[in-house]
Amino acid sequence: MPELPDLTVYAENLTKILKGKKVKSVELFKPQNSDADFNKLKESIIDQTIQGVNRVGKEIEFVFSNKTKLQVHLMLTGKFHINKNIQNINFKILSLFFSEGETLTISDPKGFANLKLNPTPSDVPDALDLDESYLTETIQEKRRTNVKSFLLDQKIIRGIGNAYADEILWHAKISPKSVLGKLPEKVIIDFNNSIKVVLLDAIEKIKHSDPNILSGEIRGFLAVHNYKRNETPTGHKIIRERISSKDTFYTDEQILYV
Amino acid sequence: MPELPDLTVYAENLTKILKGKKVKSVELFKPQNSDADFNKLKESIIDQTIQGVNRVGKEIEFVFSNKTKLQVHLMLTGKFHINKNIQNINFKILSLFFSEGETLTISDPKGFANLKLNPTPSDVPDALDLDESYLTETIQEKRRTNVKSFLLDQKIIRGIGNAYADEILWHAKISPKSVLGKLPEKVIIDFNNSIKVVLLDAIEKIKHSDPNILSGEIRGFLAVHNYKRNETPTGHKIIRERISSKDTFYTDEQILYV
DNA sequence: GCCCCAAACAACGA
DNA sequence: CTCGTTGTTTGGGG
Repeated sequence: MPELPDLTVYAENLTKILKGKKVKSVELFKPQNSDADFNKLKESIIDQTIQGVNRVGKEIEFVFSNKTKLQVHLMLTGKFHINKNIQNINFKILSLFFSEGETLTISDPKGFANLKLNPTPSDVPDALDLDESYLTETIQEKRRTNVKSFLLDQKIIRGIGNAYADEILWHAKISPKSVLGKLPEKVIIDFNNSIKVVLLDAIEKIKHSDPNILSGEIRGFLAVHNYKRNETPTGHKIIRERISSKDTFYTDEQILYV
Repeated sequence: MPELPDLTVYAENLTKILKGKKVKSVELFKPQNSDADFNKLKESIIDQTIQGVNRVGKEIEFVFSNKTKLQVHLMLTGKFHINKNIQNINFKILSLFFSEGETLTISDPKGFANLKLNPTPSDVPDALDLDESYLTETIQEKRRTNVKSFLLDQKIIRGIGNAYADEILWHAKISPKSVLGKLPEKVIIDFNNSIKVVLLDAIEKIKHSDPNILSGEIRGFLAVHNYKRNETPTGHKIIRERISSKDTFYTDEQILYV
């Protein structure tokens, strides 16, 4: 499933396509997957124009001219479709039809993708807005936690999923089996840095590789969480193992702090 | 440590010794282990006579003529002493001195045994008062829970500890690794029956083996949770394993429902 | 592979 | 091997 870098590019591309477009009508195919009922949803967005589309954590947020926000979480298998005949889309969740002719549809074969209307803003920082003091503090609080679980915990940092957790840990040269409390201070500095470098770099690579991407993931460039590779770019054999209940890729370049 | 059957016999024996005796004075050696302070305690029981001594769950309850109830939980290593010179008792928690000459002392080398004065009555049924509908309902609610954890959960059933949990499961021919939700209805009937049969039978055996017991446990007759045995009375090899974080004894006679 | 929740598990103190 | 609390991990279900 898409993670933060893919989602960031989706949001930019959705903005390009939909900004300024006015919602003419709405179809909600799976009301159970929306926290607001159909009437409330229509009332909030019909005749409103899209001001922009953002990524927040792992969700895509549509902002309307009346400040309504609609957040979409694609979960494992959700997808956006633009200007596709909805007859040809299976497992539809929601469609928005715009006055200018565009159609946006969200679908999910597993049926878990969901919608939130005007959710209360989270106070958990996004992975791209972390500052080192927050990182140092929460590492101190969670000192007994496994470093990979920490990266994946959306209540601590929003946006990182399984693949990029591995990429970040590889970049920071920290073993995914490490325990937070044992990370030396200077390693935390690298760690903080790696989070940003890995994610921002991935965003650029995805844009370069597929400038108009709206669904699916680009993963070929990943250094370690990559089913196509046997070794990292630095020539170390990739080890694949279940760690913290997640399929994890790492190498012996990564130092184990326990 | 003593479990329900031992404690039941202790209570009977304490009743025999102390019923009708009047509290002349009190010494509270470890006030931290009492939820009521010394003055409150004295005020409640001095000059009162003991009406009876009961077992409730894993606690021994002294009932006084003014309806005051004093509950004692022996925890792992607590003990009752009757008419022993308190000079010779280490790790004392509480002593009651009776006008008729008797002395009751509670001690605990680990220091965890504790006293509750007039506790609010629990609405969790005692293991000896279970009815099948309660059992069926809670099994339904907890259908994903391990059967041994269930028996040991004092918030569900009061009084069963590690040893008798094994005995009950062996008697009911249920593997301790079973999951509640998978027990067939007729097995639940046996299960309910085994709880009573095993506990009541143990009470009789303990009385027979040591009619005046006031501390320590009689365990030699246990069929499966028994360090002295290699096989059960039915000739099946006893398997010893840690299950649900507890040292567990069972055999292949016991059916695994998962 | 997502998130949520319940249950299990570990560590600590009393 | 007691109980309670807290924090973390695991497994199932949506």
